[in-house]
Amino acid sequence: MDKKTTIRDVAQRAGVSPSTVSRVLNPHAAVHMRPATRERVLEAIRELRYTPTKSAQRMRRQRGDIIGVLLPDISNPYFSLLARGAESIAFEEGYSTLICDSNHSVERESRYLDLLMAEQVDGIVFVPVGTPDWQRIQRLRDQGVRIVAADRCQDRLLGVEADNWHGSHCLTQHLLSLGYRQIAYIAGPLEVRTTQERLRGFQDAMRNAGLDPIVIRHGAYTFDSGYQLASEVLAGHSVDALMGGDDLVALGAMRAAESLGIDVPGQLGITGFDSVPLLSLIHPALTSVRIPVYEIGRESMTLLVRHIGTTDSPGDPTVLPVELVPGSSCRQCKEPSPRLDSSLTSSPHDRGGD
Amino acid sequence: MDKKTTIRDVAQRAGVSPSTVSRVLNPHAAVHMRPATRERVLEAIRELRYTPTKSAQRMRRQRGDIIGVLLPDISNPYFSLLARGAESIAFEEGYSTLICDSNHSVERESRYLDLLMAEQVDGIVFVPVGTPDWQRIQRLRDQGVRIVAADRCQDRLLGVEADNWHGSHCLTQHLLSLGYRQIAYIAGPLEVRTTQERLRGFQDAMRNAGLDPIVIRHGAYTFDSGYQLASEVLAGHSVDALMGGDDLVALGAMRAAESLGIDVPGQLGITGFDSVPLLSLIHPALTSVRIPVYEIGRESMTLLVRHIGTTDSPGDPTVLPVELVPGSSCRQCKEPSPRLDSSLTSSPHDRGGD
DNA sequence: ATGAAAGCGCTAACAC
DNA sequence: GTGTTAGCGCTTTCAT
Repeated sequence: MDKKTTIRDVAQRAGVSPSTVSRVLNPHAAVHMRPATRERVLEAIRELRYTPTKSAQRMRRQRGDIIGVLLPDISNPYFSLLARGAESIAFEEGYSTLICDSNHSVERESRYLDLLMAEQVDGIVFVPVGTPDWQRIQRLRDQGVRIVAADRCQDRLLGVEADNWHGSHCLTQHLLSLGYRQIAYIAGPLEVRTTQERLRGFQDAMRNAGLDPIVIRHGAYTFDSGYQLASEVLAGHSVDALMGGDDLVALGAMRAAESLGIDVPGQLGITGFDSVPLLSLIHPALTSVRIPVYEIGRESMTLLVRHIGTTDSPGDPTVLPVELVPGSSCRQCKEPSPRLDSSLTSSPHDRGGD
Repeated sequence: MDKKTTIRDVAQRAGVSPSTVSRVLNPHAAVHMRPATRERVLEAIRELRYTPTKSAQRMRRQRGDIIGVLLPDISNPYFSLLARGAESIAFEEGYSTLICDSNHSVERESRYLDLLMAEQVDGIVFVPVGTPDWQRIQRLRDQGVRIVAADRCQDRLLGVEADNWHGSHCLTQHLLSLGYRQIAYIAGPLEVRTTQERLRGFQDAMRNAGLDPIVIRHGAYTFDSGYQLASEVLAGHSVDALMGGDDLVALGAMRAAESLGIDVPGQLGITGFDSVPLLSLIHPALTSVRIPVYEIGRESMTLLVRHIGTTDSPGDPTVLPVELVPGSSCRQCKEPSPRLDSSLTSSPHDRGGD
């Protein structure tokens, strides 16, 4: 097992001092040096295949070149797309990313915040599970760690999110314009910010139309939860449309309707939320709201990187536009309502993924 | 911005020397100490909320507590499940994971190998894109970095993979037992090991049955590629079954058949491979082979952790069993063939996810 | 324009 | 049992 090549090896080989090598590596130190010297050093570096050791740099500089990405579940395509967006920017900017999976657990989330602290990250792109541990957040900040909330903004944090309220509002109006009236809503966990916003958008649109929801239920953002709750709702209430808190829930609802022999969209309209790429392959195509989640990742990281080394500030959330995606899980047009708001933002911040 | 709390602060507060604090933190150093002292130190740590700085430890110990996970695309649910499996073990074992996304690019992969080297990782769970950069791999090994190939084994590396050959063989036999005879295969990239294995399984089964494939085509593991190639194949050949290299490709094929007005499974049987959770929601349900990918992640990491600090050895790949998942994308039973191999392994290593 | 020297926070000999 | 000491590999004054 070889000995690690150090800056001294390079120095020796180039016939200079370690500090000179360091200066070649960190041009920001802006001193002028004889081109011949620099050249000799560069050559030695190449010959020895020298790579500076991150932990030593970090130790000396007190933090450097690493950013944490903390999210609830990397195996969820929604979050992994977000992570990928964030990572792409970080990589461009020369940062390493430490992706951490809190597994929807606030406790694990806190453990990871500690870990990120110990790793001396420069900043964190943070998708919180419910209400985060503010004490830890504060401690991180005191250490100068910048934090940007992604997808689920928090009052005291810089953040980037989608316009969930607007998306949900439009979606509801869309349903109404199609003639649906007896609408039930199967929401996600109440403590999650996006759940709240979507619910508000729905309720506001209903109120505007002078209607009341048939019923609102809460569950997890999973297929099973959607299936379960939809079955109950369909058994106990007379509804003509079911709105899911996200696409998975809506899909669960779709299968529930199917197994009850209810025709979609004939007897029942169904809507989702998120419009994750894979799900667009489902049949019948889900009426949903596309969230530019890859872009949320990129934008959060961009904001974070710009923010690092700058004075800390709370700042307003950046809100990214969403897009209504009509599908065949609702009837196509019927009984158009007079008060349709068609000011749907057609996002310039689109996908961008590859 | 607060000053970092160091081991000396703790020492001072507890009225002991830094080394004593260090000994409390690293019990493996196994010296006995007066319980009272240990208690005072622990209390000081608690009061000061002290966390040892990773980079300092790493520097001193020459590497520690960090493992890289390098894969082709974190936004692909297949790989993100693998990552999650790997991470879950690492977390249990007290390692941080550095998840890196090579974006299907060998060049980016090499860059990340360098980065992982600079980060002084203890080991790497590695899902290679095609043929890896052996020179870099060798350099990493020379530094004592252990590497385990996951999902796509490599000759000179320890590895964990699924029994792709067997899965593909069974799948083909399944098709044959259903009476399908004119079978075309739409494979993934030839340089990927799993592609090769699946192809071999298919070809061997066909040969055994005394049949020739109608045609074999290669493309990417994407929906679009599947759609494109399936359209071409269906236009130019008379086939009664289409096998996709993975589920996404099969899905593309399904949509291609649909848009050509071909009935599935009436006129055409379709099969996939992987059986990623989300896709099971598709309709008609894809006949596929379930790969325990979460388990591949866990197993690779387990192997890696056990391997760290041990002498390096090549070793045979660990092969995990797969499971045939019959679906409605093929006709149900017909013209049963006499030579069906029904020795399908029903995996004890199942999902395990939450 | 370059070198010498002093640590960053921690651990591991080696003393006592 | 516990303290003292000497660095790990790097950056950064401060000299020259």
